[in-house]
Amino acid sequence: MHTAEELSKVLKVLADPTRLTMLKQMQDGEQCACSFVDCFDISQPAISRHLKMMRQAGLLLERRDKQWIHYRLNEASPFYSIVVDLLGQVEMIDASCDCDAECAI
Amino acid sequence: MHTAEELSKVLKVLADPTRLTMLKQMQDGEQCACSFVDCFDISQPAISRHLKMMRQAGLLLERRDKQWIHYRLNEASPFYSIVVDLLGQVEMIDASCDCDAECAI
DNA sequence: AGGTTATATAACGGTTTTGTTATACACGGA
DNA sequence: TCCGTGTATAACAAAACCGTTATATAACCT
Repeated sequence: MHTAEELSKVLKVLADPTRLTMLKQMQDGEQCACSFVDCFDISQPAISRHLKMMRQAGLLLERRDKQWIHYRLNEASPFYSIVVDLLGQVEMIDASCDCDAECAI
Repeated sequence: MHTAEELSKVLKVLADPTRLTMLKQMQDGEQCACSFVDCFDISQPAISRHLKMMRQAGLLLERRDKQWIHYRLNEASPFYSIVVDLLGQVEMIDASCDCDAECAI
């Protein structure tokens, strides 16, 4: 149970097609930040800021491996079930564009 | 099932504490616009624009009765179940401030 | 018709969002 | 230590958001 203020803050984070798609991809497992840079037609700094916003909202966890940073959904977030429910309503367009095997932007 | 673009547009409409609270109140039944003006510490034009935004997103239906306009949730909206689910996560703060019996701003 | 009430629209301003480019930081390898 | 790769931050600009006040429109009532 959340206040309207709390929920609206999280919804603001979710209310972006790029971020929704990123989250959807993370449902398939951990994603390297560089894979997002590959996937979307926006700059690397833009991707970085989308990730930061979701991290600050408590929706993501990160794991550093050498120079790569891998992001995943934070299942302990109080909003995790809401995120999962919403992502269940999202259809994926371009299926896969991960570069996890060999990260090289 | 919706595209990320479609869903993000609706989430943008939902991502506001005033609008979330208005929607929550409409779950209790039709609400006269003037009751919202009573409830919130924002101007009447601001209320009017919030309502317009939700109407344009297909989330609301309106019914005119004399000079009063009553708004209610649009159960036929493709996003209705999402709205209901989200509202289920919202706790109401100030219980009731309706003026439906005698509308007089 | 004229006045009152309810709602909507117009015009404006401050803040937030979201992209960009340029630059800094972190890490690994020759 | 220097260079390349991956990621983050800074500074900026355009657009959207959300409030305000002023004004218009719609409906009711005498």
